[in-house]
Amino acid sequence: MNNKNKIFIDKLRSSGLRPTNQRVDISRFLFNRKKTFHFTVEQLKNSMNLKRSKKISTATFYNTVHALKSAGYLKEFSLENNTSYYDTNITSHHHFFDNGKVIDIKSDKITFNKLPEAPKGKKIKNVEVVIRLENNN
Amino acid sequence: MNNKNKIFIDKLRSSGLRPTNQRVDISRFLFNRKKTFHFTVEQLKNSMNLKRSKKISTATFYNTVHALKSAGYLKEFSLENNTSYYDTNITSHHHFFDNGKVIDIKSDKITFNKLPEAPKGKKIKNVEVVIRLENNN
DNA sequence: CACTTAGTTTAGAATTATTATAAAGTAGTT
DNA sequence: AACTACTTTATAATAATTCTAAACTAAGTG
Repeated sequence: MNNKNKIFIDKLRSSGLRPTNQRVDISRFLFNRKKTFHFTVEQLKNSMNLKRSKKISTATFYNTVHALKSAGYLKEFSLENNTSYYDTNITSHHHFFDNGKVIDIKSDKITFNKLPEAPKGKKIKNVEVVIRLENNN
Repeated sequence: MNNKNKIFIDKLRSSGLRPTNQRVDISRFLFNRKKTFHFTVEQLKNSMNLKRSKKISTATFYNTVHALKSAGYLKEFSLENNTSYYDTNITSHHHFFDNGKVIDIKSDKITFNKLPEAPKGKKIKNVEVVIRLENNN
């Protein structure tokens, strides 16, 4: 079972974090899934703590998520509600936004004909497309 | 001068707002310019109130900006710092993000080869591209 | 033009997301 | 087993935004 957790522990260690129980639980919760996971820290905290007798503190959620994000294991993005969202899919990809709901779009589903040059002295770090949806009436 | 303010007053009226002095001043400040203006409510408040003896309250800035945005005279967008930014350029366009700085990209500078279909029951409202920049080293 | 009313402004309180703090606890080395 | 640096936690602090209620004003009415 230590073996089973190795992958989650490794992510923590390479993010500069000691693999404490709380952190390993968070890492497992985030990365032990087949499908991409989109979440806010508040949502993560609620869904994990709901099932636990010993709750993990808010600060630990924030710290852990930040470190994982800085190490590149999570991707941050923002909607128009002043809350940070995180995505376990760190490969370059795009999003549908539908009333606060987020759906991944695989990178190869969007290709460009024309892209602008970066201003002098700068280079392009990444290109992200957001497709906003509305209901068919 | 009432005539001169007509355009700013009309934007307020068609946003469902009575053209009070405060609101007309805000509307003029926002729209009486040649170039696109990007701002947060806090920035708007500071730059306008700096020059005034009679300050406009925070709530009035928020109310006015919201109404103008809902009426479609302002466009809202978010960076990764949990603050709402607004853009007086409401035409479909894209952005460079460079360390918190925002630069407009004209719509025709980006064209697509391929775009995904909207999920069933949905249609595409708009497509926005963000190109993140970093320094050349 | 005075009157009335619904909409507005404002200061300040409340809320939400997030970050900081400092005391008590624990991982990992010696 | 002991030590030390890193963690956890509850709580306070901060920042952006929204709410509230009392004082104020635009604009329609007679």
